[in-house]
Amino acid sequence: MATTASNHYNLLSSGSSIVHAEPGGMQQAAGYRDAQTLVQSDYTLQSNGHPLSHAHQWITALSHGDGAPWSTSPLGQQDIKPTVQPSREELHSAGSLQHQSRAPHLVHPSHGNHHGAGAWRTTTSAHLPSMASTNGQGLIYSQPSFTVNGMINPGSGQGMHHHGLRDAHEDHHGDHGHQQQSQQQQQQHQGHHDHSDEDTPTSDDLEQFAKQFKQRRIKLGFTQADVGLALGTLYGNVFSQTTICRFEALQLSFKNMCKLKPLLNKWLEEADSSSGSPTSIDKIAAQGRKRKKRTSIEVSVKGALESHFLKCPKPSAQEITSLADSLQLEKEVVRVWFCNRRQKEKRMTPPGGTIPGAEDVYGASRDTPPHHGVQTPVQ
DNA sequence: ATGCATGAGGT
DNA sequence: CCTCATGCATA
Repeated sequence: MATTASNHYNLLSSGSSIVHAEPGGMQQAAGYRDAQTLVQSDYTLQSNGHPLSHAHQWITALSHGDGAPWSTSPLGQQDIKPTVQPSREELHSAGSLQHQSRAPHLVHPSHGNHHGAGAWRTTTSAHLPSMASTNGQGLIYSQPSFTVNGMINPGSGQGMHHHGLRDAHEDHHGDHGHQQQSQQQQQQHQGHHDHSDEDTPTSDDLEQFAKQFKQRRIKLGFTQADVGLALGTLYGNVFSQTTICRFEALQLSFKNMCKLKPLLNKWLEEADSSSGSPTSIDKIAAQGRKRKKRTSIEVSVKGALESHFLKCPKPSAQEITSLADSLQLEKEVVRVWFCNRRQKEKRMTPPGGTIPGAEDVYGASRDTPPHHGVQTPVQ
């Protein structure tokens, strides 16, 4: 049985042991505020309105018949941040909302049916498995040494250069629905650009960028969490370690990747030009939101869910109910599980060796680190 | 690094 | 209720 047999949302049990001290003292568990004090949910601090509506993204099918073979990762370190940044509170109200680059809006999946198409980069991009040598493009400025601790703020904190956003496509809803080539099209109509940002990047671009980003980030001594915070102070959009991590691992949807790339790219410029992080931390205040304790689903139960998922990725409410009943789980848990499962299918990162340097067929021994052209401490 | 969760927005 | 973007809490 899971740890949470009952579906009670813990209201004030925040004082438990959920807070684990972080080496850098960064992510702290947000104390749950009393519901009585502020009943309102100020949770939506960083509202990011998605302008897009029916921009269906690249379809993806991948009905693998297995569990989740791709999720295996050999590394599992905690992030140790070398930087002990002082917390400067700066009230930078991110009142200005920035546009968000729209997705390439590619193909529209043929309604619920099986998309037989394929992964995101299918054929066209035949990149060589040059994993070790990264890519010839962006050089890595190797910073010999930098005091990560006493970060100095070169004054470029937040008043520095800030270019406007270039991309401003229109969401064209309405005329979608006949495209079928999916992202392959975007790769074709380019052919004359090699800048990092601007335009909708190709899947390959994203892949390369993500890789490079990670490398440089590490070389600069920043953790994923650092970057997330920096983006917040720099542009008003805070992101968590999770998101940065997923970006690097290409575990976001294509559209999402496109949206984040420009931001991260800017951060890179900043970071590498000043090699110091003036980033002031500013976490969104503790959101008084009782979050349901994470339900741990037993492996056996997961297996059952997997099976059902293979049979029917989108069970009806009724089915979910009965399934939940038979598995002795809350209906909501099951529903969410399916939602998350579907999302997983849509993410980039082809399961298995499609990505360069990951042609792993190590049947059982996956202890061969497929990457690290530069011995990455992999935070 | 990832599993489960929340919420906005769209049907 | 779904999809999608995101993140807390955890393994």
